[in-house]
Amino acid sequence: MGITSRDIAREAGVSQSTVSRALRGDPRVAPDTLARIRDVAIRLDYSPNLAARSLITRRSDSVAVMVSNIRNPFYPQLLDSLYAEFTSAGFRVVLLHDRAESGIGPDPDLSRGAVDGVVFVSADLTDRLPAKLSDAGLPVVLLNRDVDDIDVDCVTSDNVAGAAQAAEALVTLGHRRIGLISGPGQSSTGRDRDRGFIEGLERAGRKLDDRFRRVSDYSHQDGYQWGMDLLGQSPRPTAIFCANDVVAFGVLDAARRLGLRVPADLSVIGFDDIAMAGWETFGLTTVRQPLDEMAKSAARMLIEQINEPGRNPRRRVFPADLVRRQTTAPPPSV
Amino acid sequence: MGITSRDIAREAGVSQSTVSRALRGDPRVAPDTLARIRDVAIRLDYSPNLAARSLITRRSDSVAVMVSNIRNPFYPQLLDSLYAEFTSAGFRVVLLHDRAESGIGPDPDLSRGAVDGVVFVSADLTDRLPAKLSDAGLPVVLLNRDVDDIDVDCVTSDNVAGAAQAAEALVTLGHRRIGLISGPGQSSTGRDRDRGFIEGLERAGRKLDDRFRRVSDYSHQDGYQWGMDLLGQSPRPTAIFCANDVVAFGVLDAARRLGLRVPADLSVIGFDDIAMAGWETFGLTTVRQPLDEMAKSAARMLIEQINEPGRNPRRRVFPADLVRRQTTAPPPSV
DNA sequence: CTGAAAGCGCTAACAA
DNA sequence: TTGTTAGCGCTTTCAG
Repeated sequence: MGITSRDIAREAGVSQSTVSRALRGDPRVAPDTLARIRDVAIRLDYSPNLAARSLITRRSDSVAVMVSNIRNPFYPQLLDSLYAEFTSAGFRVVLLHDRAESGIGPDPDLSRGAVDGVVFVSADLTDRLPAKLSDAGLPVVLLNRDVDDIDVDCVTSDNVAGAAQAAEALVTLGHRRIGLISGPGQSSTGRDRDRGFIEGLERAGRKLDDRFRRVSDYSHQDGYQWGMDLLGQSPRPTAIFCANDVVAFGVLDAARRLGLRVPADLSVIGFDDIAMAGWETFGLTTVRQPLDEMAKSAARMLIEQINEPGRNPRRRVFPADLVRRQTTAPPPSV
Repeated sequence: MGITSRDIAREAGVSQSTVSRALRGDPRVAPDTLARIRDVAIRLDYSPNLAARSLITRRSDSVAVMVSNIRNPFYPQLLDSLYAEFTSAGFRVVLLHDRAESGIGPDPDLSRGAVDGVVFVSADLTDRLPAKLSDAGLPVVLLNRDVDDIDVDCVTSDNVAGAAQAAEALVTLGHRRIGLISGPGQSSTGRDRDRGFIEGLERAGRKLDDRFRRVSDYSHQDGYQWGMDLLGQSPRPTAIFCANDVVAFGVLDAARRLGLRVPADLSVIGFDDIAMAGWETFGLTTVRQPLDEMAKSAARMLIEQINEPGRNPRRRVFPADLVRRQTTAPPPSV
């Protein structure tokens, strides 16, 4: 199987190394030699064996993107932007789910030159893998998460400020029984959004009632379940802040299930502003993260690390702002 | 950078090839030799260089999954199932968008041993790439698409029968002004669902009115746009069949925008039954494809092709059945 | 500007 | 059961 550079060399009447040079665009190849080699290469449908190349260059020209659950609509959007950026820089993208991490020892997919770098989009703060890989010299970027105690590149938005805006908006509308469905405690976004929301509430002279507080795993199912739970209480909250949009969709579903009107009976705010949040059916008021920019920024950071090993870790924080749509209103007058 | 099998060999006092054998689980390595080697390997955090291995084995242990637009919620679900199946069989998954195909010549990511096989989940019938790759000896599987004139493995559902069920259901409910928003004409699913729907209508003694017919690219935006268009006519259709769920969501959005109640004023049926279709907010009546099974089947087919080159192409068709939810009802009595 | 030669780290005959 | 040897196909000095 397979045409090699040797075949091209023989056919073009040059040495194998000249073929290699020519096809890599080395400037010191004579124009007509180049032309001849290129012709033969095209005619024989040749392209270089990547394993052989990467064995010698110590580059795989591919990067890994680690997500926790691709079915969660939050990730595909990020993944798409990452993909676009990496592809246009000549990198292949390998998909990784972090369930795989459960094993001991380094992930085989990440070790020994399988990829030139990794973007982590998963959320677990307790996860030591990024630090381990980074220490081992592999370029690593954390996207949408932040970890204080390790020195790697991070791209986030201002989760604390964004969540605080949500709190203020709710208080300003007149809500007093306000619910909170947090993200996982091991995630930096979950933690920061919690803090921001509670601080925002307190700044407005309100305190969060513990009976109105639940913790989700960022899934639609958890949003639905805790939404049903919260809204089944009496008195029930008149507003719920959800640590991400998908959970907010779950709460919206619960409200609909219970026959509550949004926003007349219940206000809901999400976080992220994924594309679906803007769909007419949801019209979700949410805190917008500039996801595409964040992804592009993360990709570029990784590429820079790859091309310039030993850079100092950088941290990039984007603004996060409330966008008002149709799921927020003053509380019912009762 | 990097510990090699040589280092392990020296440390363990054996030859390099014994290390290779031991770590690959070759049975003819003495138990204590094996133990010693394994100890050293773990201590030195060794794992084999994949490029070197694949240079010689002619295997990359990775497969590509080609999708057209990962932001479309249809794909992540399939991708997740494919991923699970491939990963548990020891394959890495490389993500590919078919925008990249635009270039001339074989996709560099697919050529020369970069991957051991490809699953195409994109939909374009006019695309010659699968045939070209397959002819070149690369294992290829088509998922959710079918092409008559090329000989590769296909996994689909019975799109014709499924769409016919949708037509019959609508007619049985009493609808007479029925709209159709098709998928792209170059996609096999678009073509088959069209045919099935029209045949189903005819079998029930109805004919599709061309004024109620639009063609989408399977996106939410097209669904919204054509939904607005169709529903802006007078008289307007009382039911719309959409060639996939995402388009149906767009139509639902359009209906809501126009103040129409679903299903009282308008019935909507989708196709696929992606997870979101079952969310309370949508409650979409749709034709269910067993997506997870289809994906697993496709992955297994590809793996079999990889392990057993030169198999005869197979074609696997799953049933597709209507699932009734909240978006269908008899037409308004006016 | 081009060719010869070395060798990346591994697997896989082939011997012993 | 283990070691020796020969490459896989490429990139990269080093000569010329």
